[in-house]
This record gives sequence, structure tokens and C-alpha cells, in this order.
Amino acid sequence: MSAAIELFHEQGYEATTVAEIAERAGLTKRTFFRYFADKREVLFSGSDELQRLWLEGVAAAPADATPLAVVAAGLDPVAEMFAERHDFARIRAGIVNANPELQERELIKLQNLAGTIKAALVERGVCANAAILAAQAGVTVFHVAFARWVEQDDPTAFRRLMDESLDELRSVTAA
Amino acid sequence: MSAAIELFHEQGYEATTVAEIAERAGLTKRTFFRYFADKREVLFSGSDELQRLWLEGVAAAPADATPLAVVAAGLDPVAEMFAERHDFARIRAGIVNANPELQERELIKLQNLAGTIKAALVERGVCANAAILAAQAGVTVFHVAFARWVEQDDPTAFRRLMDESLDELRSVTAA
DNA sequence: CACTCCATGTCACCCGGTGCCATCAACTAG
DNA sequence: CTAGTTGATGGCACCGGGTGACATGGAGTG
Repeated sequence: MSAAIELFHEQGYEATTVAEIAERAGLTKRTFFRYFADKREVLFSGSDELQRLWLEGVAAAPADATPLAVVAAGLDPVAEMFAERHDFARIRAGIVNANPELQERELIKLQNLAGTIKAALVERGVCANAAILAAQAGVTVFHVAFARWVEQDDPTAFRRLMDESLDELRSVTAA
Repeated sequence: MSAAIELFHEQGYEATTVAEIAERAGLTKRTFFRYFADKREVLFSGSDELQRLWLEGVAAAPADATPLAVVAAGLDPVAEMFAERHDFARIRAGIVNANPELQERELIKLQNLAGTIKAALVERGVCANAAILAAQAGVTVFHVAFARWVEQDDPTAFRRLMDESLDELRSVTAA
């Protein structure tokens, strides 16, 4: 993973071959594909962790919270984790933003995340329709805030940016 | 495009090679790639039309409408178009839902759609933050309603399903 | 010591995707 | 009518991502 990110950063994602990554990591191409399903996936191994943290936050939400508040409760542990990885997140975001196929992968990871959050909501008794919309809304808020966070310099601003986006969403859908 | 959808439907997306599609269409693989940027793209040529219709609806929205209402105005022409293509949409959705790489493409098309809707909102004077959240919300409503629409039998139900999702979103984000 | 297990290497192969040049028909200028 | 131009297509070689099958070798285990 480190080898891959170094190379992507140095010479671009497209210009880097899997054989090069494997070589720098002291492996063969074949072994690379035993660890990562495809070349893109090497940049997304962190998504499991994101999902785990988010669900933790959801589980910790008070029983009487509204669906969106439950989803938003997942943002706490997530913001905490990212605060220590601002530099890494910026480099990674630069790579992803420069490559449509990586953006596609990012979007489907977010979609899967929304799917598991929806399942957690349904588990709590929220109806399926409301659950999927609340989960999607929460993930969108995260996505938008994340994009803003990597564009600016304060590593601790993530939580604030997410709250701002959340408020903005509430006011936009209010009328 | 017809050749591709036939083959995907008959034998699956993965199991179909571009050479086969080209052969059935009376072309060569090389020519296929002059018309479509990649194999996935053959299923997404309709997304331009979707975007065009949606922006038409947005342009027709009253000047004093709220951001989300402006976005929702795009759903009218969209629903109208899809009403005549229920059978096609079901077949296509079946293919896409069976293949993660096609879902990725679908998601990025929706993301691009949200981006152009956002731009249209900004053009109307909506602030960038509100615009992106409203656009994303509208696209999510479309996506969720679309999934429900292809799961049931009434071709004319799309408009109603979108309105239901929209209301659901409003009530979920209300508290 | 023999055996099993598991990670890795090696190799051949398929297919998506591209660059380059050849071909050929339609059209245009003289 | 001819020569030249343009644009769509075919043909071909090539690259790189991704996979199946088998060989190898080292760590544990009886």
C-alpha cells in the first residue's frame, strides 16, 4: 500500500503499473493481486475502518434519536480518526480526484457504506424507505465535508465542516 | 448498443467480450471503441438525455422556488421520458445490478448529473454549499425511486415513487 | 523425519483498450 | 473525368490488468 501511494504520488496513477508497485514492495504482480482484488483497491483498504467506526457511532446513539441524528452520531468517531491523518488524506484525495476510475470506486464504497448504515437503522426499527434516505443523506454530508476538509489547512476542522453541511442540508430540505 | 444489451442479457456482462458485441453489430472491436470509450459506456449513452431533460425541468422552475423545489422540478420531464421505457429500464437495471463495475459507472454518472444540477442552481443564485447538497439530495431521491420503480410492474408509477421519496427525505431531515 | 499447510513465485493466457497505418468510399476542385 | 481530400472503418501489434494452474520452499506438527 505504501509502495503504491508513493508511486501514484510520484508519477501518477495511470502511469504506474502493478508490476512496478510489486517490485517496490519486494513482491510479484501475482502476489499483489492476492492481497488486492484490483489495482484500484489498494487505495481503499481503509474503507472497512471507516465503516466500522461509523457503525460504532450509530450504535452509541440514544434510542430516541431521529434517523438522521442516529446517522450523524456516526460522524463523531469518524472525525476523530481523520483528524490525525490530514496529510495522508490530502495526498490520497489528490490521487483519487485526478482519476475518474478511482472516483468511481470511491462512490461505490460510499454507496456500500450507506447500505450498511441503512441496515443498522432498520435494525433499530426505522422503516426501510426512511432508513435508506437518511443513510444516503448522512454519507453525502460526509462526502461533501470531506472534500472541503482536504481543500483547507486545519486538520481539526472536519467535525465543524460536517456539522455545517448537516445544517445546510436541513435548511435546504426544510421548505 | 442493441447488440450489446442483447448479449449482456443472454449470457451476462462479464461473459460477453467486446469482440462478440462488435461481431453481432457487424463491426470490429476497434470500431466499437471509436463509438464507446469503454465496454461499460455502451450502457450509459442515455445519461446525456437524462441530464438534458432534468436541466430543462430546472430551467422551467419558478424563480422564487426553494433550491430543493428547483431540483425537484427536473423530475417532471424525467418521469415522463421513463414512463415509455419501463421494459427497457428493467432489463438494463438487471444487467447493471448484477455487475459492480457497472454500478460504479452508474454512480459516477449520477455524481456528474448532480454536479451539473449544482451548477444550474449556482447560476440561479443559490450558494455553492446549498446547491451541492440540494442537487445531491435530488439525485438520491431519483436513484432510490428508480430502484423501486424497476422492482414493480406499473410503468406510470415513477412520478409517484419520486414524490414519495422526496416527502420521505423531507420528513427524515426535518427534526 | 515425513507430512501438511500456506504464502509466494512462475508462466501462460485472456481480454479490454490504444496507437499506427492501410483502405476505401464520398465528396470536391479543376 | 481526374486528382486530391476527408472521414469512417479495418487490421494489426502492443500494453497492462487480471486469472488459473502448477511448482517451490519454509514453518509448523506428529
